[in-house]
Amino acid sequence: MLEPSHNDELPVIPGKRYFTIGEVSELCAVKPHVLRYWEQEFPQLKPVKRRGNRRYYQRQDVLTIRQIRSLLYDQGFTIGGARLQMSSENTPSESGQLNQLVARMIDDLEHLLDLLKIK
Amino acid sequence: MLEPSHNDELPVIPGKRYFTIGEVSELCAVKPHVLRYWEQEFPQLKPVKRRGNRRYYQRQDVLTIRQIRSLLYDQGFTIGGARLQMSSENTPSESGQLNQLVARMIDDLEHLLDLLKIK
DNA sequence: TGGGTTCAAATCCCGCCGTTCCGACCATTT
DNA sequence: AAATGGTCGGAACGGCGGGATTTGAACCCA
Repeated sequence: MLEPSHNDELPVIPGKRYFTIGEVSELCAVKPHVLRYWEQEFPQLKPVKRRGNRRYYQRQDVLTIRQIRSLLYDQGFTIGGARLQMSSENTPSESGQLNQLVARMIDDLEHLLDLLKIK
Repeated sequence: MLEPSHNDELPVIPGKRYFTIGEVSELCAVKPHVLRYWEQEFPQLKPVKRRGNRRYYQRQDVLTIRQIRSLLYDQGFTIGGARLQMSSENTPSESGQLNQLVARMIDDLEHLLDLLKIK
């Protein structure tokens, strides 16, 4: 019956750069083997691979996974539908108001980031 | 693989009041037994029934079915997800996607704020 | 060096979403 | 009214999408 497994209540993502599959699994409440499976299904999910083909996920990957998770477990998309959503997601317009707001926030944050880096 | 079966190209709905299940089946490109099945899954789908429990669909029902069809076959929802969409359709605000994203951004930012304060 | 983690790939499995079958009923044509 | 064809509900059946499990080896950190 599609039980909204509240994506909101997932832990805060620690402030580090790389995460192992086990860590991501906990951060997103998704089993490692499912993460590997999703990797086949969603082209945008491409963790860096290093020594011995191990996956190293970055913050952005974690966010991507949480979003996929939300589409599948909360909103009730099939994998195909979720893929559609993910790929058509960055089409601009599409509710211009909010998009503009978000865009401006991002600009502001990047400016802040610059300031912080200088220090 | 989610084959966009173009809902657009369905026939125009004739200007009459009632339709049999067979007619609706053609108008929506959905087999009769599937229509009966969907009736169990979507509470808003309730054609009038008369002598011998025969279904008589009205224009509104046909539109509803086309919408369900689109959610399932074009947009890639599961039945549960489609039901969710159908029922939450008229709740204003709640553009779930963006709202969740913003909520998550706020979480992250607050966490960052904590880190900065400590320093 | 030993226990935990990860890997790719094969195989297994459950439940969603229909599909098929059924005898009975109904509607329309001749 | 007989014939033809659509419709009825219910139960049994089925494919396959979406994981889950298993395997055996490689790797990592202590």
